[in-house]
Amino acid sequence: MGSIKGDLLIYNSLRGEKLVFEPLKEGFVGLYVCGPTVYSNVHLGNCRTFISFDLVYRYLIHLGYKVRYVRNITDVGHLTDDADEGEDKIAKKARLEQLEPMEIVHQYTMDFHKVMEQFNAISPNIEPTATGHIIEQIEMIQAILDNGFAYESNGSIYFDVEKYNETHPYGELSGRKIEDLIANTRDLDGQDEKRAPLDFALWKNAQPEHIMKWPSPWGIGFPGWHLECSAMSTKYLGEQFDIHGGGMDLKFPHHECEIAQGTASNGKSPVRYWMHGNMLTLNGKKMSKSTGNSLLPEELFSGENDLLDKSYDPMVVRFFMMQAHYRSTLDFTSEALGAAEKGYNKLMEAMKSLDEIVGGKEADSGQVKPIVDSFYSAMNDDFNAPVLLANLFEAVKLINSVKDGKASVSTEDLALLRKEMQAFVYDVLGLKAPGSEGDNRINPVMDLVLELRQQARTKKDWDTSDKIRDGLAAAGITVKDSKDGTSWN
RNA sequence: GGUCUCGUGGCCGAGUGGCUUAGGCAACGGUCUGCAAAACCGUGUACAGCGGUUCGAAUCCGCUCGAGACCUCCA
Repeated sequence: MGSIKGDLLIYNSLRGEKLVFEPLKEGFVGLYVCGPTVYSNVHLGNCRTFISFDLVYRYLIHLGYKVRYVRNITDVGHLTDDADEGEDKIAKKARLEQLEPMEIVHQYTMDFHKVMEQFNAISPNIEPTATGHIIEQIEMIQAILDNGFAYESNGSIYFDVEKYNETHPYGELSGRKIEDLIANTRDLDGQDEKRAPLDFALWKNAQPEHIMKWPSPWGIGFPGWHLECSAMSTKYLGEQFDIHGGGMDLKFPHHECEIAQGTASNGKSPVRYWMHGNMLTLNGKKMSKSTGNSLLPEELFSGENDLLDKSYDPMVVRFFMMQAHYRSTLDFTSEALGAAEKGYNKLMEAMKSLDEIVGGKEADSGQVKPIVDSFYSAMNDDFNAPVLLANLFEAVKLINSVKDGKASVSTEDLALLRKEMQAFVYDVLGLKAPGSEGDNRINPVMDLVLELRQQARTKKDWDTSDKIRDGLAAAGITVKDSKDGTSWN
């Protein structure tokens, strides 16, 4: 893109280093992110990854790229565990609740969309489902079979990892050696169909009682765990595309298998830049549905969880996440979230002030340009949102000084600052003012209340004015007096 | 057990060879205010431990301790 803003560096997990981002096609980016398995409500840890890649998506757009962002919905597959060989999470859940599998899928997909909207995450351009792409998956399996990298066994198809490894390095993404993998593979039940323990299923033969199943050249069955992402990314982004994102925990085996499947089916390594978001931890451990160590977004927004002392706006949670780099683990505590809330409020107050302050007539003082440049250098360094925020707070300091009449900026500088700050705070970080809806009726009421308080203050009737202030504070409304009048939020 | 990552001041969290004492929150002093709040100015506290490389290391190497991730569904 030859950007005047400098090169964008992306940490490529495949290479283990930051590299200058060069898209396959000038000006265009293909972005694929592994989406959720919709068998339960997404928890906050899931959300972090999607919010991280929402940031990536937003910044690429800001740089002027035309991005096709694909994020799948996994609505079939993913065996629960080895004891339940042959049963997938969605089918199991359906049986438990006496629901149709698609009913489960729909319910939790709706929940996922709602949560993403609350977090102000932009919807992907395409959100394909695994069940909607059975044909593509069957075609891909056939191609892998034709190329000799898979074999049939009892109506199931397995990927032949050792055969693949003869010509391509299996384990290059996760930094594993196949000998180590073989040495460390556990003895699991129901492995007799496989030639080798490392082999993974591309297609599984379905037992009669299995709920979700489809016809295939190899009999009735269902697609394997890792295949859907390969089939859908290939369909919508091509055999090779720019960026593939996902959580760190998917690196092995899921993404390793994707590389193998893509390469085995069409001879090309499917992804140019692999990006992995790190985990959100709770009590120092990875948030996880299965261990119960997780928080639901809804619990945060309502405050209904023993770990929380109050409720938090989704934007505060988003800000909290933006304060950490996407490749670092982030530990969730109520205390840290409370601190984030204050920082977020400070930033949003400054954004309001930015609209109100006026520039002076003096010449360009040169103080704004370096700040704006620092926004770009932060984000160009592998989407370093925490540094961006630090730089934004430099701008906040300047804005507040101007507001207090202790500094001044030229009209031109102010216009530049407005444009770039709004772009980075709203468009790139995806933040917005909290609770901006539903104020239509309270505004006139507040105007009246504050007018009465002002009258009391004029008469030096502090008892009355403080009673109003304390009463409003109890209702969660903070009153702020300044030379220009009284404001509230 | 194997592979890998991390350990930064009261808290969260950037930085990766020599002034960034990043930033946010909290704390302290001051300005402003009827008093607050907000804002502004100023201040302090740090790189797990030990050893090594180097003119110089939080940053590189080794060891110790601690935490975590993956190896099995997972964002």
